[in-house]
Amino acid sequence: MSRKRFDDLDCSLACALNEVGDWWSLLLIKQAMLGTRRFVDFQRNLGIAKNILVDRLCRLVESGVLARVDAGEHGTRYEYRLTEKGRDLFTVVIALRQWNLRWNGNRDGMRLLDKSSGEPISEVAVQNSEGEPLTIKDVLFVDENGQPLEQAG
Amino acid sequence: MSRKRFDDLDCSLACALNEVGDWWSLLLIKQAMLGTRRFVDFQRNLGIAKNILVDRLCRLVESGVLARVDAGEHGTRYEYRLTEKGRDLFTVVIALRQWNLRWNGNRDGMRLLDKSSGEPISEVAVQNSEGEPLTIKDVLFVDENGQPLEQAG
DNA sequence: ACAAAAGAGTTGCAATACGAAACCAGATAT
DNA sequence: ATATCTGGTTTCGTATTGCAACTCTTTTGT
Repeated sequence: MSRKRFDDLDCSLACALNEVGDWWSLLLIKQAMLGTRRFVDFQRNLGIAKNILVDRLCRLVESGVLARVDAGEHGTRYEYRLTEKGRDLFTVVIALRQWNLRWNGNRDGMRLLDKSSGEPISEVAVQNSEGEPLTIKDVLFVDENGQPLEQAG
Repeated sequence: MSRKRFDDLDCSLACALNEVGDWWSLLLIKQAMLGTRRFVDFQRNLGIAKNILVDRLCRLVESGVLARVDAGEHGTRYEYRLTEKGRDLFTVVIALRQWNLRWNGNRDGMRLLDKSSGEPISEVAVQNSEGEPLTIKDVLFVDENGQPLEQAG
């Protein structure tokens, strides 16, 4: 039976996962962020099967994360480029990456630097309006009326 | 053939996705962050099939994101609680959620407030050491020797 | 005390998704 | 003209998913 979809779950996280929550999508996006644009290069860099790659690229184009642009004059070369929506996943990709670095150590040797200062970027964190980091214990989940969310279970 | 695993990909993102990159894991974690602890409650709140739920909970316990603790004195009731590692996924969950809010609008009416000030939390972002937000264009990817990463394609 | 329900899983089955490799058509290179 | 590259599509066998039914132990209701 088909994978369960989350559109109807009325949950922002679920909707996000519907668009980029499968095994390959975020890797494709990260690869695109590193500069990969061509079908064959995605394939070579990630070792993904072609049929799956076609499917994922189409999905991501449909949801507006990637744009398929004609590259080359004869209509058989294309580039898949990140849109603004796709580039905006930067935070998510980096947050996941940093989480893995913290808990599982560094697998790739890659580091990220602030281009203008040359210094490492800082750790992504949830912050209050003053820029102080917040853990889950510091936040309150409320509904649209400002009522604290009581957990059904 | 089995789903392709990313352990060998030498990529932190890939490793992270190996642990929490499937359709259900992050939803389970978010639900746990909202306070759900019991098997039946995960099932009811998410509508996940029991066999899949068993599988996912086991995986997450194995990778140290959840801990299975005996609740009830007779050894047949359990609670699945976030570990420190699991709680540390807060940033990732919120980043994904905010991304979806920005691009697809608000589906649930939920809002997050700083418990101590009552104000909304700010948007998660990649920042430099001064706390200024960085987009992907502001950062440089370098290898362990500090050499800029040239993209193979 | 006894029956009924809940909690935490298992098991079996059908539908689907995935991965590998073969195949294909238009453009390019030799 | 022949071979190769690109961006796919097709086929086929395996893996994963979802659903429903079933278990076994503990709790709850009367």
